[in-house]
Amino acid sequence: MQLIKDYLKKLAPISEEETDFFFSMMGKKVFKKGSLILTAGKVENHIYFIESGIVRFWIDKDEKEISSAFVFEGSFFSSYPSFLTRKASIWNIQAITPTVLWSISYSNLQQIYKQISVGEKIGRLVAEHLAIMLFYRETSLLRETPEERYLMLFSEHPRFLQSIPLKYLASYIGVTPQALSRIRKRIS
Amino acid sequence: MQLIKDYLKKLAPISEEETDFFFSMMGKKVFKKGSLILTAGKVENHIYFIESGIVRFWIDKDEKEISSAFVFEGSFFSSYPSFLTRKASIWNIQAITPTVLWSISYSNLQQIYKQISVGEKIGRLVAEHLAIMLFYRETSLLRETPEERYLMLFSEHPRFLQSIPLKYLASYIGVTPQALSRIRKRIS
DNA sequence: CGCCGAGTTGAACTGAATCAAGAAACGTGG
DNA sequence: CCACGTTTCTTGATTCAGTTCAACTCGGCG
Repeated sequence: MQLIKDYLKKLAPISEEETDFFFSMMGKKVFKKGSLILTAGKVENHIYFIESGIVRFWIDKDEKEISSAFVFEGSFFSSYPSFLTRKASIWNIQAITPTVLWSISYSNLQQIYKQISVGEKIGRLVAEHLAIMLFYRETSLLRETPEERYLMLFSEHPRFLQSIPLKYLASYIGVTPQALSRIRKRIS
Repeated sequence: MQLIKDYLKKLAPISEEETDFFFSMMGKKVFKKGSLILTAGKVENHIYFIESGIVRFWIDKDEKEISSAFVFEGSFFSSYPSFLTRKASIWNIQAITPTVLWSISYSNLQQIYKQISVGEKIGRLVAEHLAIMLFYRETSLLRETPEERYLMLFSEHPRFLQSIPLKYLASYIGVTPQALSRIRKRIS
């Protein structure tokens, strides 16, 4: 819980009571390695905060899976478009390590927006932060080659490379596992 | 101004006085075809609403330009990451037709957040909407081929194809102008 | 009328996809 | 704790879409 407290405090000044109310709206969930948190086709009804573990987003393409994001402890995540629009998610979400999450349901989040004065602001800041990350992701996909993206990950998020299997990383940077294996060889 | 009013009302209930205050924080700006709205390296100090015209975002790659977005009348835009973080923009922004904008400065937006009770909510909804669009953009870049992206534009945003030169569209879908020319030929 | 940028077309090249097979790592049950 | 089987990773050969460099056409505008 301390992680969440720190996260919120970084975003906006928030009182003890408000924090308590926030926590009262959350529930703990534990997932085994490999288990599904959300299946594509279902409506996302939660926003999650990762206490520990790693979460993978992916989307189907023909017979294959394309990983679109990995999220680590200390961050919020959700199948955001589904959560916000209340429509079926096109993304699947999975715990790729043993994972502990704190969830907030859609209706509880609306409660938070109503009851806590800085609620809306926190929501805004989280959405803004997400949008910024997605802008950079788009730029990376448009401007860099797969090899450059791999090197970027290598230098900026070495954690990714250690803790995520190559087969998932490959589609994240936009190539097949075979191609990523060759890129790795080329580099070393 | 009616366009903006409609836009705001769609997002959240907003009173006449609040709308008036909102408008008092905005200033009108007119740009000629081809003129720059923001140069990469500068800090974005405004959010803009397009009354009329088309705006292009692009980013440099080596000697070339990569177009990352086109925005039409009736929408807000900004070099968002720069605007929010107060750091230099990596995107350039340009009017590709004669364009009329309504701008809100960073400090005026903070005023709006302070003074209008639904201000934060509107800010949140705009950011959420943007994030959703960027999620789909990422998915398109990861999952579709350039040809599929072109066909999508063709069916979903025919406006793009009519009003935007091929040389800009090409980098938006992720290929060279030559390749896009061949894709077009292949299709017809 | 001539120029210039946008778009088209051609030819050679290249990085990644695909198909296929072998090597290494992993976890699962005995 | 080892042995087996499955999954992941690697490597090879072929194919293909897109890049690059280059030349040519078209249309608008001074």
